[in-house]
This record gives sequence, structure tokens and C-alpha cells, in this order.
Amino acid sequence: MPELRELYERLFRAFGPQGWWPARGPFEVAVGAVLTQNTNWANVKRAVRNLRRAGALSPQAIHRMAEAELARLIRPSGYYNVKARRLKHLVEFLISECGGRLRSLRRQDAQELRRRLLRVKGIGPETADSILLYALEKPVFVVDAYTLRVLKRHGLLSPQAGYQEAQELFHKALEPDARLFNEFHALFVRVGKEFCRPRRPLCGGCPLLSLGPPRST
DNA sequence: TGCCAGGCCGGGT
DNA sequence: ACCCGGCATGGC
Repeated sequence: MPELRELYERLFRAFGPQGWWPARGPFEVAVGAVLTQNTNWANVKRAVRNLRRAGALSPQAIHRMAEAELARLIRPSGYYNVKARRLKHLVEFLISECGGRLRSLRRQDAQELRRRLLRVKGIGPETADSILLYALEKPVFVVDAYTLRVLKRHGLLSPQAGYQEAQELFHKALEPDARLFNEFHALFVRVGKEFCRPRRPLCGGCPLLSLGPPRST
């Protein structure tokens, strides 16, 4: 699938650099990755702002805080009770594995790290990969609902395909380049938001239309 | 007014 | 190995 490269060029020409991940540091990336699970980024920003004003944007601060208080701060991001517990699990992992310093994991093997992240309750494939790519700059492709929808709608992926298959598509066709994966995934989100919404089979003006006949998913 | 948003878990087939 | 209900806020 060398056309993935063409797909990337097309998206980049249409939208330009997306500046991901919008966060101040690796830990904030990880927190945002949990908070944005099935949630609008605008709501996540409010939650992150609340955490910052409370001085709670460090693993230690979140570790010390009562879970109910944490839930109150992240309320705007939705699912605040489950997410508070997930953040607790995340910081327990970070404190025990790297003394709370995410950066110190940067030299570790990406796939090994991925397996360890996936054992944390509340961290699934997309959240783990977001941390690996956007916080640790590992060349791991992040797949999300937009990525799947765009790929399927343009016939580059079978309708039944899941996370694993989509990720393999990129890992097999592209050089492992964290900067490329970073921009590429952000562009999927961008084009998905603008032209590939659910219940809207035809996407007028979509820069990918000439790739092939859009399917209806 | 519903529908949607940068998922994941636990229980059931 | 899938499939499903639950989890919740805010914007359009």
C-alpha cells in the first residue's frame, strides 16, 4: 500500500501541520489521552485546566489526591468517576515503574512498554499508543474511530477490520517515523471531523474523494 | 432535540 | 473471539 504515502501528502497539502499533541509535557499528554476517551477535546481542555489550577498536573499530586476530589476536577471531560480511577491507575504505574518520570522510559523498547501499559486498568490500545507516540516519541501508529472510519469509507480497509489490522496497515507500509505518524494521525482526526462524520455517507469537498468510491459506513 | 465526541471494561454468548 | 450495556459532560 504505497498509496498511504500519497494519502498523507494529500491530507498534509489540504490541512497543513496540526501541531499535535496539544499539551505542555509528556505527563499532560498521558492525562489527556485518558481524559479524551470517547470525549470531545474541548471538554478535556476544561478538565486539564482545572487540574492545572489545582496544581494537580504531576503524578505525585494526583497520587496524593482523594479520588472523589480528582473526579470533581475532571468533571467536564465526562465519565469522571471511571476516569478518576483510570488516572489513579496510571500514576500508580508511573510512580512504580519510573519514579513518576515518564521521560525516563524513552529508551525502553516500545512493544515491551506497550504490553506493560495495556495491563493498566483503563489503558487500552489507543491510549497506550497515544502515550507511546505523543509522549515518548515512539514510532507507533495511533488508530482511532476517525482513522477506521476514513480508511473503511475509502475502501482501504475491510468493514470488519479492527484496531490491530488498521495499525498493521501503517506499520507495514511506512518507515517507522514518529514525526510522520504524529502528523498522519492528527490529519485523520482533522479530515474525519470535517468530512467523515457518522450518518453522512457523502463528504463533499473531502480532499480524499479521488482516492476511490467512498463506501457507506 | 438528539446526536456526537481523539475508548475501555466486565459480563455474557 | 466477538457483542453489548454502562459510563457523562458540553456543543451544535
